[in-house]
Amino acid sequence: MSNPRSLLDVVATPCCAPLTRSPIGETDAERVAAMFRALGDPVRLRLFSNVASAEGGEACVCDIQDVGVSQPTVSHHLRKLREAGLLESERRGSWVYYRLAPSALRVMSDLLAPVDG
Amino acid sequence: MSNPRSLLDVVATPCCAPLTRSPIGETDAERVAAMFRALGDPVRLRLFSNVASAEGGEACVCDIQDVGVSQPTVSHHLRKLREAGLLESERRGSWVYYRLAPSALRVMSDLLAPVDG
DNA sequence: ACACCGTTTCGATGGTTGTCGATGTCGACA
DNA sequence: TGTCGACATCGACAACCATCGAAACGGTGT
Repeated sequence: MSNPRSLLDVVATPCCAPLTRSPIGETDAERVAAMFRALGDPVRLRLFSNVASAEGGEACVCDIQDVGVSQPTVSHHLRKLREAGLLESERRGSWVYYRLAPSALRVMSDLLAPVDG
Repeated sequence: MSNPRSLLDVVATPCCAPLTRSPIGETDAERVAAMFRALGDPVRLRLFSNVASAEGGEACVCDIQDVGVSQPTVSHHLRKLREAGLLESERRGSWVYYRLAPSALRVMSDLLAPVDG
């Protein structure tokens, strides 16, 4: 625990009260929308879920790229997920491993928290 | 009140295990991605938040349409949010009132539930 | 019936995005 | 050093989408 606050964390933690609490501001909306938009494509959603459900919390591209599109397209989508702050990647040897950005899930889940709790 | 399980509810409730649990299937991914995509536009996100945070759980279009785009565009985005199963609308007198679809928030929040709980 | 107010639909347009094949980069291994 | 395999980037194309103005629609009140 307590990695000293990575860049990805900063990117993924921008926000704000739950959407149900108070109207989201114009600038926050831009940033949060980008995160949701990243999950708004079926291929990206499957890639994200493949990584999120992988044993050990990470997977190399070769293990998750079987989603019905070409290899460059997979790479393109993984980049989008990285840029949205949802995934991190690291090269080890010949392979590139992807894992969830630490706070990504919590941030989005909190934004969508139902009204009462 | 208490509409007896609307079509919107059916659309919004289908799914599936958290994304972190097991890889989401191809058809589920299509449907879930559509929900996230609906929130993936800044204007829509603000409209959604405006409705979600409104007192009494609902608001008429005239109360939430101040998001910097023309009125037909507002209507266009509200339709997208309706079609995604996130909002419901009802006409009363001259005005149309929007409110959250009952299970929309819980469904999405559950999908994004962090790994341990 | 009529005029008014607010919502929805329509058609056009410019920008964004998903997809691919070809090519480039980086590490491993011989 | 040269080759191979794993990913990333590039350039191009087609499909999609947000946006607008204009026009049609649907209730309300006079």
